[in-house]
Amino acid sequence: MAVVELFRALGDPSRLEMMQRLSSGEVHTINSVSKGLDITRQGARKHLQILADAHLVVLESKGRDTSVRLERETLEEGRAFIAELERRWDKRLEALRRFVDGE
Amino acid sequence: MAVVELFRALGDPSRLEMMQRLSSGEVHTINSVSKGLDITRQGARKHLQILADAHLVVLESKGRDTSVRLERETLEEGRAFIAELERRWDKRLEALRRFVDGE
DNA sequence: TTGATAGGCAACTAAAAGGTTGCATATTGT
DNA sequence: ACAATATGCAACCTTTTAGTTGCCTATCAA
Repeated sequence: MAVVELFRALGDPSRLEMMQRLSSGEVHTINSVSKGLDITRQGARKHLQILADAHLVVLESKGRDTSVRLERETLEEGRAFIAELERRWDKRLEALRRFVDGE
Repeated sequence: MAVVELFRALGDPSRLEMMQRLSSGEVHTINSVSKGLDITRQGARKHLQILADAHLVVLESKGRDTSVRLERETLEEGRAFIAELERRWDKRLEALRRFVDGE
């Protein structure tokens, strides 16, 4: 299930911070998205690869540097998955309520 | 940031399966939510603890067995976090579009 | 009361994750 | 041309995670 990888990718402070940076602010490169994260450039690069493997970001090489772009559709998938869990839960509670209230 | 733990907890196939089971179907116990997961009971129990630590489920001891209940509010937090990322991204794109179109 | 059921706790192992260092390469600005 | 910048790749280390086995306790039902 691809959504597992998506959630796993989001489940790390450095990567979540990167996602927040990417969502707003300027156009980002590997460098700009990695600065000040309290880990080395190579460490940050690994995190970016994990985000890319989960299709949460897209890396695009442009001359000397590589741009990093957030992939909105994948976020959407994650959000939809959670929404579906909530929807089913609500339905389940509703059914229970009807049962308790007497058919 | 608590949302990191939440995503991390969701980022595992066994745990995600458990969440799906919990969202629908009957009332669940540790046993019922753990059966047929291709791991031992103790393995499943560890996963449940991780979900509980992330406040995604609540464990409640009742006599011989322990009920497992999904915690909707935490799901909501995760969904809201993703929604906020998307919102910021959309705003960013909109600003870029206005700039390209000439102020 | 006794067997089956539901569960807890701890020690252990294998694999994955997070992070580092070292070194090499391409591109850009001066 | 040269230094600085932006990046890549690989080896390595340490900690965490996922999962196991073994054993013990409490509760329920016959």
